[in-house]
Amino acid sequence: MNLSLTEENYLKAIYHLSENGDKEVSTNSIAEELSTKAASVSDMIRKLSRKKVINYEKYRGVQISPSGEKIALQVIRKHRLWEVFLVEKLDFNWDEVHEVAEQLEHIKSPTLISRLDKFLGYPTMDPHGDPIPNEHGEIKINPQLPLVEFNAEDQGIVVKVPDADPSLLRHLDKIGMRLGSKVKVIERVEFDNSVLIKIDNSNEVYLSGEMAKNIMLAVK
Amino acid sequence: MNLSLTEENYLKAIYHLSENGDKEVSTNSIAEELSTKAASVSDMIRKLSRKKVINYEKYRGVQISPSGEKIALQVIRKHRLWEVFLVEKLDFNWDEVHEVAEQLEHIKSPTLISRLDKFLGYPTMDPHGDPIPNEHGEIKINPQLPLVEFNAEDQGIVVKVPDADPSLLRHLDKIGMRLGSKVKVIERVEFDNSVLIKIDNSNEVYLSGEMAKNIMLAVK
DNA sequence: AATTATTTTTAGATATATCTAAATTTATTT
DNA sequence: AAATAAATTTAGATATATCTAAAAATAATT
Repeated sequence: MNLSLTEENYLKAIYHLSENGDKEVSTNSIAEELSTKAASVSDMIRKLSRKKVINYEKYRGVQISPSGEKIALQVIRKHRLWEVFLVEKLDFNWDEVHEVAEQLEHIKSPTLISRLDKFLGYPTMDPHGDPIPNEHGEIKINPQLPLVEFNAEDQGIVVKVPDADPSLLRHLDKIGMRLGSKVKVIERVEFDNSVLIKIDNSNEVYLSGEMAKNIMLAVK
Repeated sequence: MNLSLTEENYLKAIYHLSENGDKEVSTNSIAEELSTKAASVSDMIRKLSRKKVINYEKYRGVQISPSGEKIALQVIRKHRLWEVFLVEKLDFNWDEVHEVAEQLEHIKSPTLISRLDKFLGYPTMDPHGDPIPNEHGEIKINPQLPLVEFNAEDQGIVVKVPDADPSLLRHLDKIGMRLGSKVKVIERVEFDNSVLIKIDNSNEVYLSGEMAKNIMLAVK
């Protein structure tokens, strides 16, 4: 099935909206997600329904179909693999990749993505800690743990930091840790639960147990 | 100036057509280059003319403008950098890259290309031997001669093969000829302009005049 | 120079994706 | 249950990019 860029974006939006919460997705919520108007959504979902990638009854909302979900997952797979590429190979920051990946995810090539996947070492997680679907569209959700529970040699990607505490955020910024940073534990200090970590394969820093308690990381 | 994918492709076509031969480009030649109809070209060149990226007088053909040339060269730069990436990093064969690069060249990002350039080590030539324009759109051209014009004993290095013809590229790959290959003419057959050549000091192969016409070599 | 052929342009259609405004259906209040 | 509010759909327009067929301009030939 060859969908247009726009159709792919609608499917992706519908997939994301049905992911968290109900399976039935409303016209308005799609419109909001895509920054467009409900009338445009009405037109498009009629079209997607004809193509059998969603199930749709007038005034009754939309549900993604198995074939639609498969397509959505492939687009998401491409998006996240490109994000890994941009961060790992081209030194993009975590917060700069989204817009570019939004474009790259629509590149159509039977071989490009499998080779990119191989080139990147078959990553299972994107720079935001989100799981990367495999070529069959299967997702393995990566568990999230606070840094304080890590042992030596464990590594993960920073996915969550309490945003209510400026002094913590300032410190993390100073030591070069941000969302998306790859963190590897070098050493655990039993006495006070502090940890020696390596951030993004470069600088080594000590963090107190109190800080380590507040930093969530996604692990494989 | 933000041009659509289609507008960029028109500019690129006009640039390529004015590159080899006259500066004035005809409506029909553009239509042929883009596998579209003259009527569509007429519409589009009026639009490009309004945007000042080409100079155009009704019934008098088209000339690319300085700002248009700048845009075309940036698209070409992106195309060729992506080709280098596909071949060098993702192990694509040089006959597989064109179609994908045609898509990748339209990705819009202020930083993506400069970082890709750096990642690739600032290459000056794509996998077909075509020069890669620098960020200012400057090109350094290599002196080139088609194989068909070689005489016995002449030798050179393969620097360019048309990247739009997979069947030719596949054949050359099969006989072990690639960019950088050293080619020496053993014998010229006057009858049909075919040549017996020695590739990289090892295998001897006959090539038709038609093929020899399309293979450019650098000579000392 | 007049005729014919070729090239180019215009006129009018089609398909995609979008919008506003109006109509319709469903949901919520009173 | 009727009235009101909210959500959704339809009708009709607009913009892009394309096409065929016809008209107009230019080029080539007699």
